[in-house]
Amino acid sequence: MTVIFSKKCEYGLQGVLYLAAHLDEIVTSSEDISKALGIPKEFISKILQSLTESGIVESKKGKNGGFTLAKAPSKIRLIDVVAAIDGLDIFNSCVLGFPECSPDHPCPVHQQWGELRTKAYNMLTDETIDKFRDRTLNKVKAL
Amino acid sequence: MTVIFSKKCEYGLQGVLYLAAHLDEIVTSSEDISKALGIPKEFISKILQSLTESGIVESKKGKNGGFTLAKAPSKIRLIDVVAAIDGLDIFNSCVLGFPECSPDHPCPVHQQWGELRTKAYNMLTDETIDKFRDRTLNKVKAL
DNA sequence: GTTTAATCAGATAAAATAATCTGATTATAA
DNA sequence: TTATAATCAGATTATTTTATCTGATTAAAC
Repeated sequence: MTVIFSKKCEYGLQGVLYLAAHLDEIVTSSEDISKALGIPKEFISKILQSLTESGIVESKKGKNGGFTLAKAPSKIRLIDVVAAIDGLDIFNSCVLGFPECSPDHPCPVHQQWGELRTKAYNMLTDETIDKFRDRTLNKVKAL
Repeated sequence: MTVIFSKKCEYGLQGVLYLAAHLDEIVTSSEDISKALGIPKEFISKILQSLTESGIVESKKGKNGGFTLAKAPSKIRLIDVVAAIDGLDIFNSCVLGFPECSPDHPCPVHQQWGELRTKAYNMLTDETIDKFRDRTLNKVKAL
């Protein structure tokens, strides 16, 4: 049971945060990430591969290969990862599942949910992931 | 793609809101609900059956049978339906999927998400479904 | 060059969720 | 009492999501 993101997206976010907190290494192998975060190796590898296509992550093949960020962490926001994996539909869909939920045809909780949705969006958009470095390191250490 | 609730839960919420808005009829058949909301008949039927066990909905068998609310709509909150179908895990789980996310071991967005989560919970808890009658009727009319 | 250790790519498997089907039961109404 | 129309219950199917496997490719290190 996930909260709002798919497992893929959760793992993707964790992985990218992990990479951002380990930029001192040239690349990080999927095995290392897998062990540190408790995510199946092939799965996190596959997810990071797809983020490579999105231009968020970069991979280096061959021995001592692995993943790293494709751009400065100050250029990456959590919403970029969400957009690349789950897409942004959840920010345009009705929380009760009604079709065509809009100000013209609002669902019973349209107004209240709209405010929450905006705040959630802002939370994922406001800060870039370089700001999360310390908090990520602390969390990963405790896993 | 759902926002935060499962399809089952979305349909359950829609169904219960629909019943609350049609209390004038003795019972409402799953066929009527299915047509009004565009939900497969057997599926909404099955979901309302499970809500019967939870004590939120009541069913009447046989010809002219159907479903109605098991108690006054002023005694039913949206959160009751969510709790019965999806459970309340999403209000205790880490939005990034980290295990044991807590004030002691917070994930990078623990604080910000915590506030949103509380507001979402309150939104589902504050009002009882009798308050949604007009808004539901308006929405259903437009479907 | 050869070996080794990694990603890559695509197929496959497993699990969870969503949806449908079927037969039994129930209760109304003629 | 019989026909009808509905729910009920459980099995089955379909779809989506999550996870794993396998073989090919790549590049470093010896």
